[in-house]
Amino acid sequence: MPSHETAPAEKRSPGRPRSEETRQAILDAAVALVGERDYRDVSIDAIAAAAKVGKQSIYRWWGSKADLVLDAFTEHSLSRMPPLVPSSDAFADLEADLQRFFAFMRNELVAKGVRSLIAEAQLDAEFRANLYERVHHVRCIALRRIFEHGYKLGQFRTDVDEDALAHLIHGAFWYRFLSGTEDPYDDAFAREVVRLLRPGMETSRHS
Amino acid sequence: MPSHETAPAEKRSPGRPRSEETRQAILDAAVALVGERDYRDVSIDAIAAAAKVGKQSIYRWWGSKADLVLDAFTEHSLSRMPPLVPSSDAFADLEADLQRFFAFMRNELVAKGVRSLIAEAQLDAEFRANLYERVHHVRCIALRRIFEHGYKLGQFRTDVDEDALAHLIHGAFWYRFLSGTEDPYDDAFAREVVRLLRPGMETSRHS
Amino acid sequence: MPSHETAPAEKRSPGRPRSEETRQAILDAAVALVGERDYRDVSIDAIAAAAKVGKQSIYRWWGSKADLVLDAFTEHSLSRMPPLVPSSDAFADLEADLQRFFAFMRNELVAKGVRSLIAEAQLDAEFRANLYERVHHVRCIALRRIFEHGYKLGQFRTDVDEDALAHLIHGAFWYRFLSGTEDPYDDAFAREVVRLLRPGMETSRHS
Amino acid sequence: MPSHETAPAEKRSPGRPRSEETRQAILDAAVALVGERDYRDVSIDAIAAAAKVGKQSIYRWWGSKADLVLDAFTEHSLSRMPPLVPSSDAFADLEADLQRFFAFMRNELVAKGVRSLIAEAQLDAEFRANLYERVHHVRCIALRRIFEHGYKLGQFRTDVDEDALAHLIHGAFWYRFLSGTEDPYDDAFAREVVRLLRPGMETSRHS
DNA sequence: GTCTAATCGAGACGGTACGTCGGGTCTTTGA
DNA sequence: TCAAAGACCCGACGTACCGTCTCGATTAGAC
Repeated sequence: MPSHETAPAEKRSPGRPRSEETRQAILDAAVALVGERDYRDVSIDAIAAAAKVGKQSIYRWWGSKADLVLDAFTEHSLSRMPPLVPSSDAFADLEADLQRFFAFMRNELVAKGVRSLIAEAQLDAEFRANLYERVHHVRCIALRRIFEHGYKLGQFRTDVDEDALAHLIHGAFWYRFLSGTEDPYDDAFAREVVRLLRPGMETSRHS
Repeated sequence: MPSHETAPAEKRSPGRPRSEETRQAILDAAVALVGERDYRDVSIDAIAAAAKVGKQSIYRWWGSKADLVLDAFTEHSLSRMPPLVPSSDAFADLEADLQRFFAFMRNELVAKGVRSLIAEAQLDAEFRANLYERVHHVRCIALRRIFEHGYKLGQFRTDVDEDALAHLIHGAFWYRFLSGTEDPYDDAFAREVVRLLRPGMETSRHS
Repeated sequence: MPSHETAPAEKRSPGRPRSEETRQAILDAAVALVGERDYRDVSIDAIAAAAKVGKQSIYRWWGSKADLVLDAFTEHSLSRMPPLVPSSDAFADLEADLQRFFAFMRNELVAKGVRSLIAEAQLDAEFRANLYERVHHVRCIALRRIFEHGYKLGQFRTDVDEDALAHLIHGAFWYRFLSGTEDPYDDAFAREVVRLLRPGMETSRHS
Repeated sequence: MPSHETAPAEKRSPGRPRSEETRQAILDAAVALVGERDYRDVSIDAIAAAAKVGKQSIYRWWGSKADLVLDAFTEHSLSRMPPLVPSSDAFADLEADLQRFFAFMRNELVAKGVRSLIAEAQLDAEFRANLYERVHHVRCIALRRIFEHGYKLGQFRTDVDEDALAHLIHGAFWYRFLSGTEDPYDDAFAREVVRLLRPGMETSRHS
């Protein structure tokens, strides 16, 4: 249950309005606690206590700890990645975008939050769909924008399965992030991913 | 506390020996319960009850629910994928291997078990390492065997980053499996993945 | 905290005056809810909802659920017992008064309300005093009036401890009402009580 | 739900047996807490904490706070009143018995416990029946024994309604105890009660 | 006709306790 | 020593009420 939005018609419902202060305190406490201990050891009780808030004020607006943490990390960091400005080389753009994303995920707090969300998503199909919309889909759109740019520049072939390609690219990252391998998701890895995929993506040069 | 007997072979500790029946009953109950409800709703108590076993008989041999479920699914299915017999076309082998793996994971029970394990792994770094060894690493070895075969056949370039390539290939699957996207991990997807990567992998034909 | 009464000097305070409709709706809802479920399960929230009233409108005028229910039952029934008209036989009057009182308390709704108030009184000394004034004291006055009448008629000895006697008479009822015994508080019981006490109360006949 | 009794057949059920230490700690904590604060403010949580016991160990053996407190006070005090030894004057015995009972109930801790139980009984018909059996009925038996003695001595008339008489006698006490009146339940009151009832109870002297 | 003041319905708020569930340990009897 | 049974301590769960608080809206007398 994402936080309610007031109708665009600006109609105020009766009764005491929701406290923005309380909302922020809860989100902040959630991020802080996920940062300082295992996600599983972060209880709703603890979040409420840390935020100096009644438990009901959490349950009133979020359906589960996962929903809350998703909102918390979305506001805290996930929505903070600024869009890429395209250059004259779409392959360079792709590599740069991946490197920025990898760097972003190398932040320990962010990584911990995202891991928790992925875990939750595996245990709850509905939440998995929410998470896709809020996290994975956003990244897909970013890639797609680069693809479009590549088409315009004539660098990218137009007969590839865009979805498969996007999943291949992202999958490289998520595999390293989630599997437990010790291989890093760093700039070199981004470069390698692009290097491996480039021959399959680019328009033939001698035409 | 090993016994003080000198003979390294045939070491029998004193007391009643472990009951194989009990062990199997526990593993079977674990698989059955994970199949019929959410992993989170499978309690140790429930497993013990379903297996008609005391709780202590679980805690004596496994450190956590995750360890138990990992053992349970390893015996039940994960170790059941027979090895690929190589053909004269390494790319075809690669595609076939992926298709077999995808098909394997399309089994609902297996998928549910693996999802649970992945979830657990995100919340516990130690278990993540265990899971890597038992699941991901096994698949990497399979891929690597195909790579070797491709080198021998002269189909595969030898100057690629093998790890990056393997992670790219597997990542494609795991992304679709874990992210919540509705795009399937079917035969066509396996074909598309190979098609996209082939130009970056194969030795140039006119040399 | 009983409901505020405007000063007798007809001083009107400024601002919106108290709504009599609201007051009645609350009292009615209280009686209705106590009738249809256990007193403990009647929450202030529920009363407010049933009366279509804000919770504050209850807390503004009553200090607690007990105070409210006491007011509610006082208006609903407790103040509805008409006074006894004395006859020429004070013992007959006494018996009649008891029978009327017993009959009154045999009403299920009244019984439920009174039980709730007695319960509350045991847990709160202050409320116990209030309840004494509003319920028990009223009955004592009724008895005392009969005693006076008996003195005038020369039927009652004047050297008895009036308080002890009144408590003995009432106690008989309250014991049966409160203790959980299945013996009824009916007309026969009233007759029996008077029969047992009469020898100790009446003036000796041969003097 | 009163504490389970082991079957008379001395068959031991399997599993860890109930801990007598734990049982006592809970009962002691219950009495202590009821003594030191309002019954309503004694939470099950607090009892568990004071007894250094898990909440479940309370809920496993008692169905409600009331059941627990009833057991606690029964063991602590209610069953501690030694039986009266009859003398040659049944009226004196009656007075003495009442005085002992009144004195017993004048103990502040006992009074607080009993008040709580009476309150609970008013709100729960089932508990009311339990309480009758455990508290009121016991007292009735005591009175009845005195009555029997009085019959044998030829002091008591045999044509009175024993139940009505017993309820009248006890009612006198309970009225003063429960109603909130400030009149005490002391030795003088016991004497007065007997004095008032004696003429209605005793056999005529000149027959 | 504003202005002041108290009321009203509505409902969010910080709290406390509830009764249940599950985790992991301990203590029995019996094999 | 292992096993089944089940009681134990612990702590989190999600819910229900408590009594308080803030809203906009209403309703009077005072200015």
